[in-house]
Amino acid sequence: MAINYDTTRPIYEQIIDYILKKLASGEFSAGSKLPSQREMAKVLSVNPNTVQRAYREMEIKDLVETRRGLGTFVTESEDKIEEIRVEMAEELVENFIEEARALGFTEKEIEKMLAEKFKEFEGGNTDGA
Amino acid sequence: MAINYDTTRPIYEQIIDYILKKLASGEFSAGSKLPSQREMAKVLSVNPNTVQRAYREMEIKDLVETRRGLGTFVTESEDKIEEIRVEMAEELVENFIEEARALGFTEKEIEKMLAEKFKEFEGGNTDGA
Amino acid sequence: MAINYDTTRPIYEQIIDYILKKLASGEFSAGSKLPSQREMAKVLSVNPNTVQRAYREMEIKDLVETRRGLGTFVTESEDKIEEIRVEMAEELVENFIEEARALGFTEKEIEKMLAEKFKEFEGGNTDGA
Amino acid sequence: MAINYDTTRPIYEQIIDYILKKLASGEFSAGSKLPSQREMAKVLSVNPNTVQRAYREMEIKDLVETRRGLGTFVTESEDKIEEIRVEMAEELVENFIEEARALGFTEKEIEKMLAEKFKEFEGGNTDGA
DNA sequence: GTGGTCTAGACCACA
DNA sequence: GTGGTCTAGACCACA
Repeated sequence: MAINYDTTRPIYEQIIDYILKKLASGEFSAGSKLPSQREMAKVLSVNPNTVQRAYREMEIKDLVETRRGLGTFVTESEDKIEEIRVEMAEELVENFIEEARALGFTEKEIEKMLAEKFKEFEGGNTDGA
Repeated sequence: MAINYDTTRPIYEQIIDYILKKLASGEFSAGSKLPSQREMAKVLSVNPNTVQRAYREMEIKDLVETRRGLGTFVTESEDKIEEIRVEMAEELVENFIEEARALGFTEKEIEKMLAEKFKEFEGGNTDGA
Repeated sequence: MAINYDTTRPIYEQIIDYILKKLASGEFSAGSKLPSQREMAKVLSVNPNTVQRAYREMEIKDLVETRRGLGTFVTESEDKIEEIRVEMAEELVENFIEEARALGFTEKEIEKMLAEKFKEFEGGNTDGA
Repeated sequence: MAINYDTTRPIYEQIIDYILKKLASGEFSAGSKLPSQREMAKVLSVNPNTVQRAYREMEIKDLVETRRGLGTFVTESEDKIEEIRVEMAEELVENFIEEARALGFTEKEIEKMLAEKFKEFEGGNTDGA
């Protein structure tokens, strides 16, 4: 479950992204406890100090709260989490459009490709009517 | 103009991706000459042997043709290039859908976000009517 | 057990020929393990990278299969091996005819020489009835 | 027209083979003048001394005769040349049988392959009746 | 131990 | 100058 680190961005930023994804997807829910810094460091094969830096940055933005002796907890604010989720979605969509355009596709074509891919997935859908 | 290498995939594969993007986008057009192995190596700050490996793999797949003493050239086949472009688009769309779903968005929401983002871009469009 | 390299063809191609002969003759049988790259390099007194190149070219042609950490194995396909054997035989016969003709021999004479040589061998045969 | 030298045999021996082939094939006919040592050295890209050694060895076997100031000449004896031709043919046939057997073919199969190949060649024959 | 990747650098063949 | 081959040797991933 290691991060595929790239060499152009600080690792602690990549760790933040990694955690934000889990917040946005609901894997880490509001108010729940994050893995300890040491545990996270072990899982990601990085130095605990690097994890601490990531946790601290997130605390500054009120995304998590650390309670000495207890651990680090996801914010109780559902709004805050929803905010992150929307931000990440925006970024995702922007990147997608940018890359699709770089490949020379028009808006129409992009929408068409997306619709087709959805249909494909529906065919092989495993989760419901 | 360096590649932002990640550490989980061979550099020569990342170089191939880098070049395929340029093929698909038309930056490297059918029949045109690629930068020489040495030049590409300098630009990307990698060893010429690593570039050669990338070029050779692409040659095996008939994407480029090397002519000793002359250089390495993009295939003349527009079809081959279109094929790459479509493949890359498919992969792009699949990844996008996968990540959007990981963030908990439904098909409807994804399409809506996309449509909104397009509108935004149209407002700031620099090449439109 | 060194290869008698000639200077006009890449060593890795000569290594491939060397191995193909052993495949065709059954010395390396279907599914069996080839000597490791390092061992083969030592035996042939070449660099391991050169052996690897030979092995990789053979893998691309589905003649061998490499399993990381385990070694390189001859294809399981008897058909594939038979195919090689036939190809090599064809080439052998063609070269023989070509050289015999270069010496000014006719088809009749060639066949006669062959028949005589077989008789000779039969006389000194060690495994015959 | 360079020789594809291998590294396991003296170059002068390889030059002798090269010349014997031309004798046997009639390209160098009985009594005719061989290229001068200097010319041969230039053609083969070797040192003239190496050519001289080859010529000398052939002279010892009465295959050629050197006449000071005139050059080196092929023996006048047709018998001698025929003898070489037969020797080379024997060696050729023996090598062929040996290699075919190494590929696992029986006498019957070898003769069959040869016959088939002759038929093939007849089809595409350019000098036939 | 096995194969995989990469660097550094030499020398060659072709133009 | 361009690609092709090869050596030497490092370090990694998998078993």
